[in-house]
Parts: sequence; C-alpha cells; structure tokens
Amino acid sequence: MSLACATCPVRDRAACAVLSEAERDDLASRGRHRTLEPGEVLFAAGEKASTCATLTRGALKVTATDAEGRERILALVHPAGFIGEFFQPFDDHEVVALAESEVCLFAGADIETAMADHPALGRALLRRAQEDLHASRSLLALTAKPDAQAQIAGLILGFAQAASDSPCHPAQEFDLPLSRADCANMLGLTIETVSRKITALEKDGAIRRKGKRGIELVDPARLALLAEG
Amino acid sequence: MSLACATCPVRDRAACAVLSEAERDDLASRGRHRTLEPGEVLFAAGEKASTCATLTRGALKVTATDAEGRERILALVHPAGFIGEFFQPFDDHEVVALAESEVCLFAGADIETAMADHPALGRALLRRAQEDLHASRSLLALTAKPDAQAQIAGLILGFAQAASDSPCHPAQEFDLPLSRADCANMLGLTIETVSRKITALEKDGAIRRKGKRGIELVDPARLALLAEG
DNA sequence: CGGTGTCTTGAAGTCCGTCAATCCCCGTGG
DNA sequence: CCACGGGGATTGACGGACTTCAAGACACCG
Repeated sequence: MSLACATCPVRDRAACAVLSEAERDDLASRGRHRTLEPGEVLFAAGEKASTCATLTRGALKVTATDAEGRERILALVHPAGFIGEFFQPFDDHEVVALAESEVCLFAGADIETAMADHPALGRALLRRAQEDLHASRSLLALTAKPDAQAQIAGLILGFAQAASDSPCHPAQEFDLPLSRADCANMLGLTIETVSRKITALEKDGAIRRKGKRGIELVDPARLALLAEG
Repeated sequence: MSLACATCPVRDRAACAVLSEAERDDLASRGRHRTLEPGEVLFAAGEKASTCATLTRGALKVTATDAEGRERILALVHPAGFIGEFFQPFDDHEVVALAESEVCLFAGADIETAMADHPALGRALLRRAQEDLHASRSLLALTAKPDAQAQIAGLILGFAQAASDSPCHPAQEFDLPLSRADCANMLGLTIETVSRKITALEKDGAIRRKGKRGIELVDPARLALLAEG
C-alpha cells in the first residue's frame, strides 16, 4: 500500500515535514503503509533488517526481554515518532503496538540516501534522537525514585502531560495508555504493587479512578508532591 | 586556550573527524579547551546556555538530582563522546568529571552553523545521539534486573567490555571507573548493597578484588550467568 | 450463564535500605 | 617513626517495602 502523505495526520510534525513536497513524494514512493492491531509486533528482536518507521497514529512500546522472559519497556512511541537505528542495526529490542496503530515503513538505505540529498532531514532526525534520549533519561530518573508510590505518581503525571493539549498543564481527566502489566514493566515493579499504589493514591485523595484505565486528577499538586518521594 | 586538533587524541573518532582539515580548523578557531579535575562541574543544572562539548580525555558523568538531593547517574561519557542538546537546551542535568579530563567547548550556535555548512557533521552527531540512546536504554534494561546481584554483575561486565581493547572480549583485569557511591547512583542502590554484592561475587568465585577499584574476572561465564538473574 | 482476561486485595516471605560500628588506605604533622 | 585524622569501603543487625503466592472481584463476550 502506497503512502498518502496529503492526508497524513502527522505531516506537519513528523521528520518528513522538513522535506519539500516533491522530495516527500519521492521518499513516499519508496515507502509503504501498515496498520497494526493492539499487541501486534512491528519489529521483532534479533532481526537486523534496518527498517525505519514513522508512527502516524496510535502508540507503540519498545521493549527488551531478558533470559528469564521478563519484559522491560524501554520507551513509548507517540504519533510522529520515528523508529530506526541506521548505524548499528543489531537490535535486541522489540517494538509492539499498544493500540491500533498506523506506520510508514522505509528501508534504512532509502532514508540514508534521502538524508544525503536533503540535509534538513538529517537535522530533523537528530532532533528526534535527542528527544528520544531525553525521554529515555527521564524514564531512568523516574525509576530512580526510592519508593514505588513516587514512581507511580510520576508516571501518572507524565501521562497526564502527554494526554493534555497544552504542553504546560496536565489533562484533568484521561485514560492510562498502558495496562497495569505495562505500567509495571515500565517501572520494574509487579502488577500487584502498581495496583496497590494506585489505590493508595486514590485513598490519599490525589486521584480518582474512572473504570479500569480512566484517571481523574483530583489534586494534581498533591500528586506532584508524592512524586518527589 | 585555543584548540590543537593536530595532537587531539580523539581526532579520528570524535564527531569532528568527519570534517575536512580546513573545516575543522575553522570550527576549532571558535572553540576552546578546558581541563577538569575529578569532581569538577562542566555543566551545572538549570543553566540553559546551549554549550556543547567533545570529551578528548578522561571520563564524565551526567546526573540528575531530585528534590531530596538524591543523585542519579543517567549516563557516562567516554573520550570522543559529545555533550549538548541544541533543540531543547533547558537542561536539568549536571555534567561532572569522574577523572581528570579534557574537553573542547563550542557554542551551540557555532555547531549549528557548522552542521548547516557540512552535512556530514549532522550525520556524525546523529550517529552519536543514537549511540547515546542505545546506551541509555541499556542502562534502563540493566536497572530492570530483579535483584541487586544481577545488576552489579551486569555493571561489572559492562565495565570490563569498556576497559577492553577488543570489542567482543571483556578485559580480564581492570579498574572500576566509578566509586561505590557512583555505582550505587547508577543502579539506584545504596553504597552498602553495592559493597555487599561485590563481596558476594568474590565469594562466589566469579571475580576477585584488587585493591579498592581493581577487579579481576576469575570466571566471566559465571559472572554473565549471575547477570541474568 | 460460564469463561477469560484484567484488576484488586490479602497474607507471608525475602531482599534491600537504614543506622551504626569498624576497617583500610593515605596523607599530615608531631 | 608513629600518631592522628579523614574519606572511602566493608560488615552487622534490624525494620520496612516490595515480591510472591493465592484468592477473589469485575467487566466483557461468547
């Protein structure tokens, strides 16, 4: 399936946005589109094919699985996010859809030639890589919190920010993008601890649960305070 | 102090290596050199000045400090490593020398113009950013290990790899680049736990301690086994 | 209505953190 | 030369937090 950049929901925010229309169409002619169901694998571990992807809709998780089968979430990918490591394509990470998602796929070589032809693309990808690096380090800092309560509070705050339209204020009511199991895998905790701490936050009056995934921020300031540990 | 690229120990590996001699001299004329003593701060938290640096000798750590003053190490920087985030220079991280170090400093704007003039520089920085991202995720995966023993074992293995000349085989005997406190801050553990687990590894016969920082890999296979948890 | 998957809740055990004492190495100075 | 002192590292005892194991609640879907 060929690409329809004209109707792409992230055409202004994705890395391709820096290309001219002609350049983008040229790249698009060599890319293809794919739809993913929740839980479907985009890139499996161990495959060294250097394929790249831009997420146009939905959400992905990047995970590593150790010898005992324990999975750890290394990163979340939001729309306009880019996946792909040209230089060392030996990847032991797995990329899985969290929700129904759509991606544009490109061969690594095509991206590389496009970068060579259009330096702005290289800059855009550098920017994305630095943002990913920042996100990765933020997650590292989050897992450094001494107690699980603070980690959960920080995670919920982060999701509230991400769910909000405005970059500064968190959304007041939103759905967690992750199951309890995924939350646990993100922080290195167990499902039970995540569940317990969320109920503890509710008893504290910081949040209120709305169904399984829904969260209402009753007292964001208190939540931020708890996130400090 | 101006730069002496001709004698730079990382002139072939740093990002500047992709520049021609003339281009590099041009950039060098706008950069400056600095020597850091162990513990000296290169970039403090909160300063939004977008300065960039290439490490030519020694080692640095990138840390975040939370509200209670607990420090967490987010990354280590080795020679030829690059520090600097052009696009979102609001940085709450701190960069500190672990050993006596030397860096080349550049204004972010100078790097940006150099990137615009020499696309290869953008590619080189993209590559470094992706490597940093990979390292950050590796650290994330390391902290995901269920017990402290596995984390310490993995950390020691990582240092053994880094200390080795060959990329595939770990060094058989080397010095830990970090104090116990820094090891603890890297994994989110306490000094005491780090110390206990290292002695446990020694009792297991996997390693042997040589003074405070020295480590000899007696049984690398066993160490790798323990690192799996 | 039963089945399945997700989430919650409970009780017991283990590991790590905390607090504290001690040791070791080194540099300083009497 | 030895005593002293300081920083880093080690070791021990204790308590608390999370994990583990297990059961139960809830929603969704056949």
